[in-house]
Amino acid sequence: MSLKHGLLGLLNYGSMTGYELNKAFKDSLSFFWQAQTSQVYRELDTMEKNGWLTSERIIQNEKPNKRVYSITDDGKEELNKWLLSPGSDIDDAMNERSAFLMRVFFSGEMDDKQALTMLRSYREKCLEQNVEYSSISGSIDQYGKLVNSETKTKYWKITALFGEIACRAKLEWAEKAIALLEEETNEHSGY
Amino acid sequence: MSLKHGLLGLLNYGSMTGYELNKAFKDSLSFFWQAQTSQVYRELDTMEKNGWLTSERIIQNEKPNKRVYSITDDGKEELNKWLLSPGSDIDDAMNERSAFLMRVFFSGEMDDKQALTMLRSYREKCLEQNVEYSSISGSIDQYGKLVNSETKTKYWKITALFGEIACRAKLEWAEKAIALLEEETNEHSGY
DNA sequence: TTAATCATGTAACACGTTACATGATTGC
DNA sequence: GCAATCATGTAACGTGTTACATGATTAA
Repeated sequence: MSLKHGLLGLLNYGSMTGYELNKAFKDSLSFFWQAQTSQVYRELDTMEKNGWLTSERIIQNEKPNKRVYSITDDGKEELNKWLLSPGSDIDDAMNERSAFLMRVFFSGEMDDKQALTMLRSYREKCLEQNVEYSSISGSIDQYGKLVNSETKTKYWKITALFGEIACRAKLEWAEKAIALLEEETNEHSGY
Repeated sequence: MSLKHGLLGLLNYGSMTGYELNKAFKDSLSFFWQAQTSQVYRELDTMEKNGWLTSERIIQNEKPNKRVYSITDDGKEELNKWLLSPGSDIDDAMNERSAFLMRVFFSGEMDDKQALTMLRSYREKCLEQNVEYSSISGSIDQYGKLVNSETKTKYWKITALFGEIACRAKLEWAEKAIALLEEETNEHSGY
């Protein structure tokens, strides 16, 4: 249940509204964990019931009301407990879960052209994402100034590095897969 | 909903019992999609209700009864429809979801030694998995003889190649991350 | 005789997704 | 005046996980 711990981790940097939390999540953790807004609010609810955080409703005239969430001591304890028990999700980290690869696996049922088209648009996506990653290191430094901690940015950059390397690997695979299929289709169509 | 389509894809190779399907799934698709046995049976149930497959109960004296599942024409149609609409999960393929990276992200809250230990055991897992991948190509050929189709094995090998490349990338990242942390801890402890 | 493999599931719960609902403020 | 952003959620459904239950056969 890492969404809860991600939210705890962010609230540990400072109190926020659900809306701000959701934004912070998208700006930082969404590179390796995606969550719907509605899910964030629901999780906050159950976390409050667990006593991991408290919320204070702030009535605003002329503006929509908001609810500011703060981590409690119990929440901090839970966060630490989680951080100190890494065993379980190292195995987890070895598991892929990809509907896309499932498709590739069964692509022998359709013709190679179709598969090639699919792999080419996959490659395009990889290229786009590669570009995005090139600007991340800078924006981490910016965020780091706010939090004022090099220890934190160090780890943030390590996670970003993962994204970068994984992205390059995907691209490499796409190129090779496309090459393999092009080779065959050329032979068979007599180019 | 790719589990359903994965099961359809396997049943399209031939009729099987739930037990055999579950095994086939583990032997082939589990490299990029994991499913619990209980979930497989549940999905088979709803798929039968959808009319994508039929099942025949085979009463056996002296052995537990079994239930053989066969894909229907509606099921084949559904499988094709799915194969021909790749758009949706190319985006999906760009998304990681990793509790492990979430941990790394927040590792600035604990000390570097702890994080190093975690990354080192991650590296070990990568090395182990790397070894596994080296034997896959051979076992795909074996399976391929049963299905008697080079077109199929071609795509199976392409998915296996993904696993291999992704695994190497993970290893590369682990090495770099460890190097980054070792560098710092050495400086600070005065080696 | 004990563990592994064959063979099937149910129930409860946790987590994720989609669709929908409401209404104010700010910038173009 | 219209789109974007602020700000909060509910309801229904779909998918994934965990724990449990049952009982036979085969190989060490």
